[in-house]
Amino acid sequence: MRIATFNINGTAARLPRLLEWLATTQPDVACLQEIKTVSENFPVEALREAGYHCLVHGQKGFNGVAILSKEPATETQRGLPGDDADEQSRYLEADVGGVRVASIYLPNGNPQPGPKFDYKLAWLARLERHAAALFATELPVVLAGDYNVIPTDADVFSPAAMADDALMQPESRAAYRRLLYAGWTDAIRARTPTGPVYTFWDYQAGAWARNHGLRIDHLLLSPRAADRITDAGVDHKVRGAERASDHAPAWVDLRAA
DNA sequence: ATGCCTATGCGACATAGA
Repeated sequence: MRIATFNINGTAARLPRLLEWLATTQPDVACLQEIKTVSENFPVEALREAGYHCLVHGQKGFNGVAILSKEPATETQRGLPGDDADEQSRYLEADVGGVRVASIYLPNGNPQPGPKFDYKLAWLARLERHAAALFATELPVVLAGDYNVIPTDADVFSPAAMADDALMQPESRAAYRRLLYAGWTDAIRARTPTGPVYTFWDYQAGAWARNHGLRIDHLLLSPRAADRITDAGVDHKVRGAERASDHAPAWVDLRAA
């Protein structure tokens, strides 16, 4: 069973690339971020023809997450608990194939310091609380998405160039690290413990051509899911296509339960 | 020091991204 996460950076602009990637790699579940459209305008018909069911938590213009799946999925949570005033569409969760899967689009947090960074840290705190509740269920759980956190200096082309960025502030990293300490497994690092495994390359300054990348898209697995990892990786080639997203898909393969 | 690109929207620039 392959579970993937892909920040597509706009549905209207990216649908051809999304369909190509699905046809080529055939993930069983695809968690999408930055769909940048209201749910009503999400191309469920084109995706149905491609073999996928859709759960969509959209928003006009920005943000927005979705879960595509070959088998029908049962929604378990829409929006991250912990702040009823939070209107941003950044969290969607469902049961599919016996696994609890979340599609996460964590706030970027720039510029920092400031209100956007405060929102990011508050969102991370809410995620920690919700993750703890999921962990306690002892279900196989995969928290997949764009975390907008560079976990360590090994996950960025130049720590110095990004030193003041919200993605690698100590507070952002500490929150991510607490998830690992709590027992969640970073699937990419479980398979590739050292060296760069980037998932994002900026559109600017020739970042892709220079391999100036970041690792910010992650799959965090509960013990019951982590026990089943057979492989994990990044579909780098997707980033090199015409009119590509600035993110590449990341994925984990789980053996049958 | 700044912007480099890209996507979206009641578009003709502003905002957001990371």
